Amino acid sequence: MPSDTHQLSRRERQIMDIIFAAGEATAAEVAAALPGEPSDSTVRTLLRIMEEKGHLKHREEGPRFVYLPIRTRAEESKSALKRVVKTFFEGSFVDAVAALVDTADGKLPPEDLKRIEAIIRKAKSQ
Amino acid sequence: MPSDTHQLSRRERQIMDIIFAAGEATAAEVAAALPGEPSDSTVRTLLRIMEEKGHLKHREEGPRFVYLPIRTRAEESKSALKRVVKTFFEGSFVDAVAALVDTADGKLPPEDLKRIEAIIRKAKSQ
DNA sequence: AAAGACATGTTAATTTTTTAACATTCCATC
DNA sequence: GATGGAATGTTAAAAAATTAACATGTCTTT
Repeated sequence: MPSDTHQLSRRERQIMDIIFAAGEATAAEVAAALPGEPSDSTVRTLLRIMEEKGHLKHREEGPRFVYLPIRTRAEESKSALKRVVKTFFEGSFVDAVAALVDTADGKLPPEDLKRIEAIIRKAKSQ
Repeated sequence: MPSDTHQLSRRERQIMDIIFAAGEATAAEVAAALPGEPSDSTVRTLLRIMEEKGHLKHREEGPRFVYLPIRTRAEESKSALKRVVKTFFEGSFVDAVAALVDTADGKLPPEDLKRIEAIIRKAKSQ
């Protein structure tokens, strides 16, 4: 558990979520997405601190910074899923999948269900 | 998004995770599970505050308090999964399931795979 | 019923997080 | 190249989270 999201402060977590969901984001975009309407200045300070801490990096795009996560979305999603499985499903992947399907609430297109079946078949053959 | 886990402070989140994973827990158990070895006193203070805030409740078991979540595991797991799907998979349940299977890393027993197939079949028939 | 072990309740200090004012720098355009 | 707009950097105050000492209460056992 190297750099678990659970070490982050509340704001930091919110910001990481926004940036992961968007892929990358400017300070203004992050500020717009955060609850409580913090000022731009506030958000930029947070972003700079988070960069220092090694959670984010940025590239310059014209006059502004575009922030992106250090860890990849794939890595992060994996550890997020692991946490959910461990915390809420007693480590049972199956139960987690069932809940996931249930969450979709009958709104999973047949196409998607087929894809899941294919994924399972592939897993079986290993 | 009524009472999302992302409103919690870091310690509060860690504590909620511990209690959800265990179902319920005493102050001593929570203290033992928390990183950084906080004192019992510290943990009990946090638990009391979290109860005031409406995250936890407790029952008395002989001489000690046993804390449990206000929201059910089912509710909480659902919203946790939703967050993961939204944040890391652009809302795609299928991709999340695929990642989940992938996370298990070939260690899903055939039995489990069958159960997942059954879940999918059931979803299809709706 | 006294003593010890083990809880909880109260309170306050410390640390961290969160906030934003203010200064500065960088572009684009006139 | 001067001006205005929009970005970043610096700094410090305010709020919140975190910590734990100390006091108090309650069983259990002698």
